[in-house]
Amino acid sequence: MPALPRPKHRPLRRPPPKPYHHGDLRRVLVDAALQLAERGGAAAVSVREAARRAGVSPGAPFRHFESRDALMTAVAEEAQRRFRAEIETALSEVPADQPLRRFRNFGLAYLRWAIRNPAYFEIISSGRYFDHDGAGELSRDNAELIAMSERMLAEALAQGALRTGELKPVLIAGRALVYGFARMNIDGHFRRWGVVKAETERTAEAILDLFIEGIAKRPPAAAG
Amino acid sequence: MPALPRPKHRPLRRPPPKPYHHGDLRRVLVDAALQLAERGGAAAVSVREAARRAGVSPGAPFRHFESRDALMTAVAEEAQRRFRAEIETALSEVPADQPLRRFRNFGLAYLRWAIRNPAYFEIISSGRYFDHDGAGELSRDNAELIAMSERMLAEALAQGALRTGELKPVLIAGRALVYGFARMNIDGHFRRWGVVKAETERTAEAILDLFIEGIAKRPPAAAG
DNA sequence: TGTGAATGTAAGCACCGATTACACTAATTG
DNA sequence: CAATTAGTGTAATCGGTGCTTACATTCACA
Repeated sequence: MPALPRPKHRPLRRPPPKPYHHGDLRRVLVDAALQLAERGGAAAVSVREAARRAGVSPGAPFRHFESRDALMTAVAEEAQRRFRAEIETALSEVPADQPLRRFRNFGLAYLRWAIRNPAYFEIISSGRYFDHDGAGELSRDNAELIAMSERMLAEALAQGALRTGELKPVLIAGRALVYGFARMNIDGHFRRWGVVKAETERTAEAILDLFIEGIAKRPPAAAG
Repeated sequence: MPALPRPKHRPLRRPPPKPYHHGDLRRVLVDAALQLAERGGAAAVSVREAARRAGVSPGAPFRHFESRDALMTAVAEEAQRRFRAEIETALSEVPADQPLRRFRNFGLAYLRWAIRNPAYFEIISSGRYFDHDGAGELSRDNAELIAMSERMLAEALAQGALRTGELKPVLIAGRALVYGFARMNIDGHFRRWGVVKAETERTAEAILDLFIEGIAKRPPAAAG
């Protein structure tokens, strides 16, 4: 049965149930947007629904985000922050003089994060929210991560650990491999033969190792 | 493209400026949807705009497609048809007893087609239009293409041309690599350092060769 | 204490997907 | 050759969306 309409008189000396000012609307909207993305993909995020969940009028979000894209950009920034933190934690576990092992940890952290945070990853990777006004930081941060991976492989090459002289194809192939796997996971290419997350992560590790074995110099034992 | 000024199927004396029946609305709608996708990505496709371009009322398309997704599925089917034709042409150029060369041609045709038909590829790959009612054929066709690539690599393995015993990681890595590159192209990861299509295709070829070299058995000269 | 900036609401715009009732045409059939 | 019927278009309408404008309320600070 429907709840009886409450008396309109404000409760005496009690904090009004709905203060005019929300207090932390921006934060709540970003969180709501993420929740919506987790449920139905980035395309299912709507400003109005986020406002609804925040218990606020449909126009209110536009005080904090000039457009839906701006909201999504904020989500992407939050995602990028967490992503980068995860990557740096993973890299801190390997000494700097082992570039190939660092590269492996980098890739593994990338894949794991993408698998465990598909909504975040979708929003980051779609690339739609990098070209807007406030997204300069996002692009720069992303470029830094790429540059880090480039440095690792350059060092590995300098140490003679790679079997190729040309670095550029290796870099792009590495990015494509890892990005492709993460996106296949998001785009439902694995749903068909129902994969659990743990198994997906093991597969991710396997293809990463395959790639590294492919670009690394073979153990000299075989070379006589 | 040459605009269709008027439908030709009413060869009566004076074709009225707007015959009540369009004649080939379904086809025109699919074409319009593709055009829209080419302009602003798959998300920019709207049934109403397609109807507008077909010179027809907003409700008309729903006589041919029960939903927007159904329209997109039709586009995906058309895309899949063309994609598969291209692949099979490419495969017909290599004899069946050279599985690794066939695999290379497969990958190359895949990448080239994805680069030259980004809108089609986005719609196919998004995976959103595979689970609907009429999409059984689409899924099946796609599964067949995957099975083909699997057979090629299995043959290569049987011939002793691969350096790994485990096929599954190689298969997934190959798919991820190629899919990842194609999607990076679509998602704008290459736009930043402005790449021409021809250059993109050369890069695609390079990473494909890198991958094949990585999984293939090294020439025994080095192992002696 | 007063005043402007910040941040909410209310109302309304255009566009969208989708449905329904109705109009017109083409094809089948008696 | 009519007459019916199935197919395909229009018109009007609904609820949802992004976004804007005008107005209301509250906060922060001079």
